[in-house]
Amino acid sequence: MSKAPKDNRPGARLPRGLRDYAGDDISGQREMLDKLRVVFERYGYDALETPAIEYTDALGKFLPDTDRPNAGVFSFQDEDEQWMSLRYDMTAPLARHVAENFDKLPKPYRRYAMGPVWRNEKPGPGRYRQFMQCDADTVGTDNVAADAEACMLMADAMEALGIPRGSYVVKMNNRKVLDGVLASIGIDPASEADAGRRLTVLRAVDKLDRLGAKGVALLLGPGRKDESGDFTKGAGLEQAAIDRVLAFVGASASGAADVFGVVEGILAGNEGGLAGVAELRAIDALAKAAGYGPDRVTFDSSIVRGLDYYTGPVFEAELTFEVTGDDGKPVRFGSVGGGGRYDDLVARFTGQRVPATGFSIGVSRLQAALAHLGKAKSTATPGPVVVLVMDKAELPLYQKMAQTLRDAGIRAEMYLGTAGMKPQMKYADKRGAPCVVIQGSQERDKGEVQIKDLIEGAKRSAEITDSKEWREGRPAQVSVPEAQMVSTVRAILARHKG
RNA sequence: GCCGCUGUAGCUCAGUUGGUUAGAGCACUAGAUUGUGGAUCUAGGGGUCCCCCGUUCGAGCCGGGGCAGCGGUACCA
Repeated sequence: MSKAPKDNRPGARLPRGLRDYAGDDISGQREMLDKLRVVFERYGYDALETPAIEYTDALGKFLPDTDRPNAGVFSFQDEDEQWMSLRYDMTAPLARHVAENFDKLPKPYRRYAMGPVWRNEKPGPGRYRQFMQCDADTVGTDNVAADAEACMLMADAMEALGIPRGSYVVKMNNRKVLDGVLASIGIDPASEADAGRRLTVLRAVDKLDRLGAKGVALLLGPGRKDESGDFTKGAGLEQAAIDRVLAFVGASASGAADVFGVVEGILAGNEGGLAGVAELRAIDALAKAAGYGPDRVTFDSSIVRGLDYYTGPVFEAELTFEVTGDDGKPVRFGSVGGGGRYDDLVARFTGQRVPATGFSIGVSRLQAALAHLGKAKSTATPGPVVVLVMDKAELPLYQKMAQTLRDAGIRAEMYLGTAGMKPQMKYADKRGAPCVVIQGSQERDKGEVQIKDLIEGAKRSAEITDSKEWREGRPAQVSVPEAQMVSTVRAILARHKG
């Protein structure tokens, strides 16, 4: 909807891909973050907050061979012409923080971070240009126990959010294994010349869940045409090479008893690849020893992750349940978090190799999934008790009533507008007020207040069709002495709780 | 970025082969009801028919070009 602003007034519109948060969105997210925080801290991770803005070169996001920042990040120039960018993830700022404070930090250094990140990409359904991310990383060790712990922590995080065991699974793989497979079909992972093809193959494999084996085979070979008629160029592999890649990718789904053994067979003696399998075996053993069976943490040879910088184990948390969407079609939420080992990020700053591993949870996506699971119980803050202003000359009295309720720990406010009684009732209704306090001169003379239960009243309204009866019958309304205002309101609140 | 679809009231949408003053439902405001949120009835406000150019006596409708939105795809740190 592009409305040209009248005259020269600015259009009151949100930039595309961004959104305002209110009510349920906020309370739901706050609750999720609180639960995640508890799990992270229980594992021993320390909180770290870094600014939203970093120097673009610290994020490592300059376009190759130019002095312009990469597309995909929101960037601007400072007065001194230095490029700055909004962070697009939590990992790059972590690498900067570690490099900058290397001597002070305990090694291994373990921290979690939560906050918004920004990506300058085309927004889609459920995809925004600002979203909440939640990361936990361990920096300064190449011990696979850190990778195992990341997987276990992800599983615990899912359960802490109320996702039952069996409705999610953490899948792991290893870049070293993938590279071993690539080497066996003539793509050298270390070679500059093969880098493009390597990425194309990895990205093709990453799409297995969406496109299926046939689609991936096309992408590995000549290329693929999508529904809209758009053509995607393939990796141009030969049939034998495609079969080999697919054999590996399908290994864990084949149901073989010893999947690791099958993969070792495919790797045909490739040393790096076999080392990768050994790491996966170790992670598997650690997870099992801690009680995390394959229903929670499992090897999946089709997991790739689109990222270039991963150097070892990679993992992905997936929701396995299906839900019926508004349009009646089944909706799969799929990946809600992922991560892996990245051993070269800090070296960009210090030259010193600092191994690290960690993962990231997409909070917004999980929140949508939880809503469908019915777990996002509507915990929106209930509306305030509204004290109606019946007599403008008596504002101090009404203000005092609101304050009395507040002192009793009840969310309350005096109506601050200037309209009459009917609009005040409408206002209270719109605010979701559980009840209103009414005191006109008649009640005041008797030292009483009227308290109207709006929730109960709404129920009664279904049975009342006569307007006069509705207005004059004063349903769900009681008159009590002023001294009983607090206890009466409390009783109404208690009645509607839960 | 590429491909496709769609742009009419705040929202969802009608709108005849091109023909007076562009409609409906919902929402909003007011009244019926001087101190009672709902329901009902009545009335009312609200439009650059996305923009520009063209064809025509005449364009919401036809043609061209833009822009925006949606969907797919690519990218996704």
